[in-house]
Amino acid sequence: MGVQGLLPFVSSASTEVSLEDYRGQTLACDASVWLHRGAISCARELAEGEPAVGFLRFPLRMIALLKRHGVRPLIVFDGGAMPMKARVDAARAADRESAKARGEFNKTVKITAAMTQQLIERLRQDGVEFVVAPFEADSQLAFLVQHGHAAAALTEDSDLLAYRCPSVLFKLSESGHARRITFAGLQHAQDSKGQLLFDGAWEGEWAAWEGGLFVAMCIMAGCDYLPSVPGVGVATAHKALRAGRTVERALAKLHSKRSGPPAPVAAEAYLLRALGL
DNA sequence: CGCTAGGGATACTC
DNA sequence: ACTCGTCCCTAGCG
Repeated sequence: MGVQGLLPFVSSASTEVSLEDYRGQTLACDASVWLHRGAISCARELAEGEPAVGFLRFPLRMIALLKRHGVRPLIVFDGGAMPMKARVDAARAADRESAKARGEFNKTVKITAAMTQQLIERLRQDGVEFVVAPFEADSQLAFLVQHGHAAAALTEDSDLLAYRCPSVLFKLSESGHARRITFAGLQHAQDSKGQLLFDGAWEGEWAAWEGGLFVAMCIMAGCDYLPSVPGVGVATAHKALRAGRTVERALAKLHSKRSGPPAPVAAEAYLLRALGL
């Protein structure tokens, strides 16, 4: 899920925070992760089509955790499926089928609209606010924070950074602590040698990353919408973009060093289009 | 030596 | 008929 390896790559820009820091404020919460983890507790029942409500326990406990710290939860649900992700969705469905055949029910877990409806009913009863995103929750979460409807997004999905969400909370623990990464804070992210990743190599470098290079790095490293370039991860994409300073030159650099199967040129066309270039 | 990608173990109850 | 896993470790690549 998300961009593989992105969070470790920028982990130096993360800080430990407590839910207490958000007392009296709103957090936009990604419901899908909570539902997925909750569904593990009744994976077999769900796989066999038996009635089950155990999957509600985990998300409700997380909401209670937020309330205990005086935080106002705004739960965000996924909406419609993205046509561009049809290929990935089909592959995941096939994986679930084979897992079911092997009896590995934990890997067959899929959150259905009916399950989402059950949680929504509980939220209505409990007076917990929620919204259903038009498509994926990711971009809706980023929107809510960007427009001041929430102080931060609470999720496990690194895509929130690709969507330039101003403030994201990852890895919330039962103790109420989490790792926070702000988009502006990425300016100070550094590698293992203490060198800045997105600033200082040339005049106005951070503005370039902020303006589009960071999103390009995420896409080049592999996303759910496009076939990825084999052998290119976050680090390689970062190096190419920093050396080339533009998406076009970075892609050219990757080409010159590549060997093996031909590069998916269609992916590059989509990339440039997605970036408005 | 850094990096990518894949395999294995693992998730959930309060 | 219905919606996304992730961490750790390492082989094997450049």
